[in-house]
Amino acid sequence: MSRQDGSDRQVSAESVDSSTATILHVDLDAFFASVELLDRPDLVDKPVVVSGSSSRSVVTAANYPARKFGVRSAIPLSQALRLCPHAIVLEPHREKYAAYSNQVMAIFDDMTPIVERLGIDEAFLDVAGARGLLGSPAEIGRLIRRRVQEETRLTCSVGAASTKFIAKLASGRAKPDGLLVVPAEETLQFLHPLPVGALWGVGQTTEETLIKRGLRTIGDIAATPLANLQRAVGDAAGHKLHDLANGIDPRRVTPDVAEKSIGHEVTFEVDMSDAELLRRELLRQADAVAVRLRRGGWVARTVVLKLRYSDFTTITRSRTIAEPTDLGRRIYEEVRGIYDAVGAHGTVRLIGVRVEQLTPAGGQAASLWDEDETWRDTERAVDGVAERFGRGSLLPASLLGPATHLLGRGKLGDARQRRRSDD
DNA sequence: TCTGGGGTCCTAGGACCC
DNA sequence: TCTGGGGTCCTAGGACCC
Repeated sequence: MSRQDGSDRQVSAESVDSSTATILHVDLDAFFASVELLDRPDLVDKPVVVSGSSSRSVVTAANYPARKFGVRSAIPLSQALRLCPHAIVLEPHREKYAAYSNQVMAIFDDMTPIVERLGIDEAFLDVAGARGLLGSPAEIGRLIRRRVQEETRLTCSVGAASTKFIAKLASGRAKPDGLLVVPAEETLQFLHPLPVGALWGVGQTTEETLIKRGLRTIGDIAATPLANLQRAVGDAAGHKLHDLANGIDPRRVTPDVAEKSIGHEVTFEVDMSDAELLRRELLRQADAVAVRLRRGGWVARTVVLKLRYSDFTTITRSRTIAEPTDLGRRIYEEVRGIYDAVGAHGTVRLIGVRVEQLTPAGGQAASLWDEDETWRDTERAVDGVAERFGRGSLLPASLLGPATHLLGRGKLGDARQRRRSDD
């Protein structure tokens, strides 16, 4: 295996045969922080943290100078500032990240049609079929790194291997701003010395369970009989860990994986006990969820309420409804019913709404004059106008077609107000 | 230390059906 | 009367990932 980084001071990957390493994992370096620093070049050598400003915020991203102080993603901002008191805290700008993300993903799409996005700043690419046109996986990796740098001024790291898991480990090893190729025949010697925590699916809890049994390295896991592993961590997890530790990872790179659930949640700066305000928040979230359902062309059958109390105990309560919906008022009606049934005990730290069991909308063509369907048409029309003319724009009645009749009944006004509150 | 917000997958028990 | 087995759906919680 061979590593190459931005300054080319490491061994060149030139000599390594990467022909078997046809899966690439590409990961943008300290993505949110790097995007913010494009506008603040004066701060590049200073420790910078991207985070909300609430006392309960956690670190969303930290640049490398900040990481030297032990600052990591997901630690509380208060802790980060204790570790690194002179860190500079910047507010996140998610629309900007989405735009850069799209730009980078478009570069990936130029390499191969088989691109699987993983969140906003990572992707797997299957480049087996691109070798004829673009060269070896290592060459494609270098091409990607060059184009990302030239077109966005961001740096990324690339891992190339014969499976997803090894490719992902390799990009992590290459960071920041590097490329690492792990040929198929070197997989096990790369893998086995690593700690068990490096396995995909092993977090803090599982790591402790494994270490308690004397399993410290991935090599130890590979040498443990499957049945023992399954007794320790469960059937599915045991099987997966055993395979991964032996270099077996049959998952293909799959573009366009359909979403399975959509949700919103919020943690209050100060715990909340006012039931009326909590219901209002549920209404806001139900509407936001419904807008995303309609945009995606989905209807949902299961509605989930999530509550986290002051002592951090968290409960979820769900209901499955007979008629799938994409309407905010229907989702709210259900989640409010659940909330009222739970009986608000104690003060609430977090509240959230999620919908599951998504199916494509539009299967059932109900009568236009059916009350619910009319609502749906109205909301669709409002969404459509908002899409074309921007949020909060006035709605020309002529654009609404069959829904216009509602004007006289005041419903359109309601819908428009609800749209505004979405933002 | 005092814990975000977006998700996925797995487990386990009970209901229900054949 | 003391007791099957499998499949599927629903619900709740938890681990994990980015």
